[in-house]
Amino acid sequence: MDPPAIPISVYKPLPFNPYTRAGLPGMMPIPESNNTIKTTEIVGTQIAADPQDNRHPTVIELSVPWNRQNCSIQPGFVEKFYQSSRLHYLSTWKAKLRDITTKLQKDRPPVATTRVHRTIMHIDFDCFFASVATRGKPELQVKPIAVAHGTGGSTSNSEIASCNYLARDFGVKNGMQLLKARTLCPDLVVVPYEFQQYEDISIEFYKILLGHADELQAVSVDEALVDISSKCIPSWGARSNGGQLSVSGTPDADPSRISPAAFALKVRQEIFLATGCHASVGIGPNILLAKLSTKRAKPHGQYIWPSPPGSERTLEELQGAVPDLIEDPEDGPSPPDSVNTSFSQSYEPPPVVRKSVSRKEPVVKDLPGIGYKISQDLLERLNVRTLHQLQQIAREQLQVICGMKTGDLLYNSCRGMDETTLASDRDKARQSVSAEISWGVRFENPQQVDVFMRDLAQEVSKRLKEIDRKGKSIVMKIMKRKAFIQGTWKHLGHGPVDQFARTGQLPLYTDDPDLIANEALRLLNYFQFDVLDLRGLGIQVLKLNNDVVNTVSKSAFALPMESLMNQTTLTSAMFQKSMTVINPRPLDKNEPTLLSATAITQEPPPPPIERRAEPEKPTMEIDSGTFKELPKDIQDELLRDHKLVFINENTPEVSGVGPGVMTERGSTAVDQPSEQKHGLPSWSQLDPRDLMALSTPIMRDALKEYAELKQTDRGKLDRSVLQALPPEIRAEIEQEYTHIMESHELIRKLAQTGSSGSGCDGGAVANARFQLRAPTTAMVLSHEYPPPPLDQGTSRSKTRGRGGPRGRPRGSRARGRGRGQMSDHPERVDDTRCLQDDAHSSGSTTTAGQAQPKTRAQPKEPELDADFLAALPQDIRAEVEAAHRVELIKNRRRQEADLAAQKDAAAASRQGFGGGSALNELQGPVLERPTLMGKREIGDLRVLLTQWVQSTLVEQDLIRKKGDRQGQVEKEGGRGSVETVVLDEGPNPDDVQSFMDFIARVIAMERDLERVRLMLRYLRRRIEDNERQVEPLLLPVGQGRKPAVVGVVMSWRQAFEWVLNVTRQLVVHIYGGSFDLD
DNA sequence: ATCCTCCCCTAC
DNA sequence: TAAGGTAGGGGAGGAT
Ligand SMILES: Nc1ccn([C@H]2C[C@H](O)[C@@H](COP(=O)(O)OP(=O)(O)OP(=O)(O)O)O2)c(=O)n1
Ligand SMILES: [Mg+2]
Repeated sequence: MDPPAIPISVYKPLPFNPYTRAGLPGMMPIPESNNTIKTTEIVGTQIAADPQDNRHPTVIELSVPWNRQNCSIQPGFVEKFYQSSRLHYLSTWKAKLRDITTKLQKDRPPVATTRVHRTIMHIDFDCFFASVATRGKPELQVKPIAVAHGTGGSTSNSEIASCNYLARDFGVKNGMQLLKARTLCPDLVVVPYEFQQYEDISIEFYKILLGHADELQAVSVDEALVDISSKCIPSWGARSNGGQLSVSGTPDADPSRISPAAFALKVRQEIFLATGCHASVGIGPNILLAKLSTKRAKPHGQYIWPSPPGSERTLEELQGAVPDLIEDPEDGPSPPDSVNTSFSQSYEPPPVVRKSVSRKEPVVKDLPGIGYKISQDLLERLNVRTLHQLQQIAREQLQVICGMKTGDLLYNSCRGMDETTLASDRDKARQSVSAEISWGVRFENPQQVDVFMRDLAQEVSKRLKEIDRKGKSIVMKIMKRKAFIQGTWKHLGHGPVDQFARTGQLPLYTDDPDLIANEALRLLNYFQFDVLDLRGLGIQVLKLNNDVVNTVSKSAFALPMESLMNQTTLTSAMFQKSMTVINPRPLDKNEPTLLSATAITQEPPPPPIERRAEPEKPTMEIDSGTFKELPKDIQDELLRDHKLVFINENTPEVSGVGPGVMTERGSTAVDQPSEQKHGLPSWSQLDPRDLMALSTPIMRDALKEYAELKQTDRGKLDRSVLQALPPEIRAEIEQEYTHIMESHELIRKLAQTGSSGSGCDGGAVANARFQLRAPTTAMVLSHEYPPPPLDQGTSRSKTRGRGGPRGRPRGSRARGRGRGQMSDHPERVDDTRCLQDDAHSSGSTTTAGQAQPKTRAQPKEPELDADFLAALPQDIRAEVEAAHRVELIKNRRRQEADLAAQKDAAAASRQGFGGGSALNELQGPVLERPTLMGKREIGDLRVLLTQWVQSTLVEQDLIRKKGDRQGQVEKEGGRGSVETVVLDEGPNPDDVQSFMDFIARVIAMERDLERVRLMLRYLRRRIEDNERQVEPLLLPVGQGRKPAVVGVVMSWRQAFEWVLNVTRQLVVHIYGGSFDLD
């Protein structure tokens, strides 16, 4: 498909930049609008503000040398980026810590399972990066500081990773951009990252925690959840006090149990001594309350949740604010276990912690798992902002608005209830591995994209190898610049984008960078985006193999964590390099110390919140399922005007009562005919390629018709519509739709002229920017039959008594047109084919390049080896040649390849060749399922292979020369003892060829390399079986002098090598990746 | 009902 | 100058 036509209008000067709409009247710059909405923090460079400058914004950006230097077109960009990305480090550390702590705990039976009453500690460094920066620097500790890139000039607008609490008092926040922060806090001191330090300190942190844990869950580099049930005196026993219930209570109780407060203090102290950084601790009866406690403890403190989940006291705690004026009185109500203040004397806080100690009224967003979106939904639709308000809402109502689970989460969380266990993610293996970059992504041409994607694939491959796993499925993630939206955003950032993703299957479990890159490029190419519009690219690998080598459980009895710690397993396993010793600066004696009581103790119960009676609304009972079906605006209207009571009309239809009012089937049945009324096939039956074949205006109309059909409530396109669309069309629709939403008629018209608003640079140039598509595959069917697999003319077929399995595998060639016809070759045996010969060096010339070391795929100009080609069945050979001809092997569209393969296969089977290939009878686009002797079940194939290999063993009477152990054995006629020995005649080359045909089809059509690997491995084992049965000294020298003795034309080992090598080459040509058996 | 696939959302 | 990554929970819609 051609790139979108260039609109006529490009040939006239436009009064505005068609890419950005700069110069159009009445256009407000639209601020950054991606997922993490921080619109208030957008400060940045104006892009393409000059209405005279009609160049594409990317072209403008790349005309600045510094940008060229630092963006994705620069070699080595990927590596450089990852070295500097804090978020990347955060993710990496988290994954590693999870791995390690999971492994460390796997062998160990849980200290106590299914405990009813738990004690959970949440611990988190205060302003971690910032703390590390000020560690041992008292002069910095009294200033507001922030950790960010670009510490040099005052013009820097990088993001703040972490700022200390002094800075926070100015309103500065983590994640805020520097320019904004400086307006809030002009004296902000910006300090650089120290990634290595964060790592080292984290190790110390975890070592200490593991020494105190019944169970530990790594949350992040500076944060962990620790089950300390056995270490602490139970504090929230609902109705039981600890002593009574030893069964449901806490087994394995450490006799030295202490109060949670004392425990927290001890841990904090240890951590400070080891790291020089302060961590805050929250302790509660579940994860939720522990986390909420930490929030209250910060900075530099601890908080023990005072009451059980769901209790009246907890509900009040969750509502309460602490006004600024109320300094915590010493004699305020203490938590159940009051703080052991004697500990605190030896634990000295930094000179200044922060200025204020107030606590704002807790809001919905404070709950873990509730972020911007849900919080916003609740505000808009239920007018709920605070936890207090949330507590008034019925569970069903929350579920209707936020979904079942999220509704439950909200309902339970605002009451302090949470049953989540720490152990739960113990046994969960990683599900996916990905690498994605959406900063600095700017391209001018497809070649640069290619290089970048290969780097990304390399990165993913590296990460897979690190955890010793392989994947079978990949997702290509793309961010594409939203057209026509001008605005300001961070330097070289992605700006406003649409996101796209497409899934593809890898042909086998793999971590091969070439396979991954090729598939990813194919998926990317499918979108046909202008490379100038690319803003982010990512590769995710999933469906990871599960044969993870589980750590063997070492001993029957449990090793305590403490002793595991002594092995420094954590250190070495987590970070390859040896740990640098941390020397926390001892506190100066004369440093001011300030042990604020507020930091450690808590906290008066908040004044009872006044519950205003809501103005009376009419009550309405409504089934929650019904409510959910209503359009959003109707829902909101009901919510606004009525007091809704949700009921569950279970639609039980116990006795198959009459037609339900609104059964599911009913609604489907309504959908279906309504589509047929329009004379349109259903979406699921629609082939995107058919759509693409339509001329553009017709296509557009058809799509609109579909879109309107499936449009649900106002303002929202049905997801299934979009999902069913070919991506490039989808992009177009989404974009156009955006404009409809914006109600800008002019823009709308413009949008209809091209899919990405491109076309200003002139057609020829623009063309080069689109990734090329493979030409429609017209496969050449007229090819000579491939030459013999063995060297020219020396191989032969020979009918043998037991040669080949019953009904030996036979391709078309054996039936008359192939070499199999050549029955009268001289019976000559080539000694070089003996088993003991180095088949690699002297073997047949057909297998050129056999046993080469595994080579990287050559993406650019793969050589087409004539002999290799000759080994392939005709149709596959055609495919390989076609692919090579376009020199786009790495970018081939698999869809088309599949199509072509099927077409060819169909043609092939019609013509009566193809080694038993048969199209699956299933309808729709289905992959070719090749067969061997009519079999394709793996079990059947194994039987077949076994029979085949065993069938070439023959018994032979031989005379062994006495005393000649190593020498040759003469067959018959020699002097010495007569023995019956087993010989292996080796396979019939025709059969080998047939087998190769089959394998090639599995590779090229079924595209299942895992299957290939299984079969080849099985074959190899059978061959090894044979070798074990053959008289060890009897190497098949193949001196077939007598008619009775069969000359060995080709040994099994040679045949196998040959098949393997052809396979490898085929894989390189089709997938561009390597293939190994093991 | 329950699965799968394609998203969006959240957290650090 | 700047480095907006990444894994997993879960909802919506379709297939089974
Ligand atoms: N938007 C963010 C949030 C966090 N981080 C990094 C820097 C933080 O120091 C570290 C830990 O995150 P926290 O949420 O724990 O924040 P802090 O530790 O900085 O502050 P505190 O925990 O005291 O609130 O993660 C980041 O780079 N960008
Ligand atoms: Mg922290």
